[in-house]
Amino acid sequence: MFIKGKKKEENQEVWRWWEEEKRDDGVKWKYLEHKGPVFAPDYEKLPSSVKFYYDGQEMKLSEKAEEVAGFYARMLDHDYTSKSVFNNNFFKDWRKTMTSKEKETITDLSKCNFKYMHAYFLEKSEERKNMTKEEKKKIKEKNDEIMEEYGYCTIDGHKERIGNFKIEPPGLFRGRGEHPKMGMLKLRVMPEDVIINCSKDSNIPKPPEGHRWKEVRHDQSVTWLASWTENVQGQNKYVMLNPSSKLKGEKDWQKYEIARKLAKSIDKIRAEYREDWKSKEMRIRQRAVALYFIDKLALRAGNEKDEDQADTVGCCSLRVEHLALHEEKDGKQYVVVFDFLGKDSIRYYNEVPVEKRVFKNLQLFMENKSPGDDLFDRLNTGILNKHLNELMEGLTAKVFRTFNASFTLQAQLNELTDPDVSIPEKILQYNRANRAVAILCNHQRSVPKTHAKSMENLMKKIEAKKEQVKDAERQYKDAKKHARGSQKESIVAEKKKKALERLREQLAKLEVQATDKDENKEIALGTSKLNYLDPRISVAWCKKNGVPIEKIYNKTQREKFRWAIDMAGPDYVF
DNA sequence: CGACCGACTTGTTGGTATTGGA
DNA sequence: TCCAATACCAACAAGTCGGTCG
Repeated sequence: MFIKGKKKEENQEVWRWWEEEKRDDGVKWKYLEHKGPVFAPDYEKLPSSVKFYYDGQEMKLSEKAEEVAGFYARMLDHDYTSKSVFNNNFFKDWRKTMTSKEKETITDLSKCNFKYMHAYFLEKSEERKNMTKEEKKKIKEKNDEIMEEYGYCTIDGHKERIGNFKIEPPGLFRGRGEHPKMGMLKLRVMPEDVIINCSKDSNIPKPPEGHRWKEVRHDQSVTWLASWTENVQGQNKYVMLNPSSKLKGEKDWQKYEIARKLAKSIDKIRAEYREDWKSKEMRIRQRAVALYFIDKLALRAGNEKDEDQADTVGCCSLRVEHLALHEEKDGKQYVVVFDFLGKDSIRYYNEVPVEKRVFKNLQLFMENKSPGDDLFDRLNTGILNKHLNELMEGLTAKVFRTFNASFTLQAQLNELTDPDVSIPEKILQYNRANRAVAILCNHQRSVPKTHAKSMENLMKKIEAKKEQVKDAERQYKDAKKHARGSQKESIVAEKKKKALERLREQLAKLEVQATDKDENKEIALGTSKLNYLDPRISVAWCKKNGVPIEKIYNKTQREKFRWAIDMAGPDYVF
């Protein structure tokens, strides 16, 4: 894991850490130095012209109460403010910030008039939009300065980007789905809340003037530079390195190597869990069926969740109410219909024909149970992962998702890529392969609001282009007629021909674009590309097919996958 | 065990920068 | 050159998984 010998000069040599000797002793770094996190800007009081009314009466809020009211006012035209859970949580926490006098007066959220505050914030954001170029440039320069100062750290002799060096500002908690804590106040984080992690012999970051850190520690077994506990869920938040860093890149690489290892033993593992469907022991049958779902459907493991979080499930936490069994459905036998909310409360709906044995097992698991009971009552993620680790070192439930995603991409690329087509068409083929993975992983998105309209615009453009092509064809034909014998006219004809070709290319490109857009309207490709697809597959595909890597990965992604871009040749296979 | 928690990855959202066509 | 659509990226929520403790 560490560089052998002396430091290398950053500017003169690329840091090809994937060629360095590795060590795995639980120590994540030897030397770490940074400037500490950047805190949210202090609260700026509203101008006195921005009024707040309670029950028709103008009221001057204390600074604290005003700040929190502002968080709500900003969200006035958001769906959240129409939810009673959100409103109740907000109101309860808001009242905690009020003076005793305010508390006495303000007892009903519905009597609060935030409209003027809301209008003020809108106005502010409008102002920001209408700033002159110079003003915008100035702000950007300021941000760049902060970035330069606080956005990097030194780790084992190298300067690396930090991912999130800014502490989260205060605001209202926005949970996803039906989160019981939505609307609660996220408190302002102070230096006194923050733990710093760095080398003992480094320049220890200085807390802001007049403050001190909660703690400074020197723990080499973790990768974070700073941490604090967020008050709404009581969870730890961390300042960590950017994905382009060695630390993250190496971990990512490792992840894909484990997935490749699974590829080698997958046949054996599948044979084994199929055998386990017949086991005498209920817990083993449940484990085997759950594993089958994880493997075949790329379900997440499904840890148990607390009451005070949104009710979502994964494989191990599926309940009887989340699936329906059909001996026969739409001409298919033994169909299981899954319908549940997964991570981020995204709906998973799938009708899957399964082996008879699985079907019979499911009937058994569901016997004498209520809809709210666990499907796999003898199983949890701990048990499952322990078993998986016995099958293969490093194997856990999520490795199946990585493996199946990368495997599918490789297979789809092999199947879909036509070496004889243009680059835009090849990119379409790549996107189709990517899309197959996104569907497998259930990476959905809602159809963008502008989709229908922008599709319509595109079709219009295509029609117009078709006309132009026809026109150019006519012109070329004419020019060809006149061209006989005449040198000058031949040149004209040649030009017309070129123009026609260009137009045809443009048309083809538009048509490709239209297909791609429509096929993609309700599927998000980004998540799988970033987290599940071995980048070496894509890199190899680009190299083999003469597609520039920039067409597949943008700048950030290229930085994150630098290791793969360097490592993989055209013949790499997953 | 099982509850809890620390550390890290995976996921969506939404604001901002960039692009490309009128 | 302007404006809307799109691409990008930061922010931060929500998972996974291993370890510890009673």
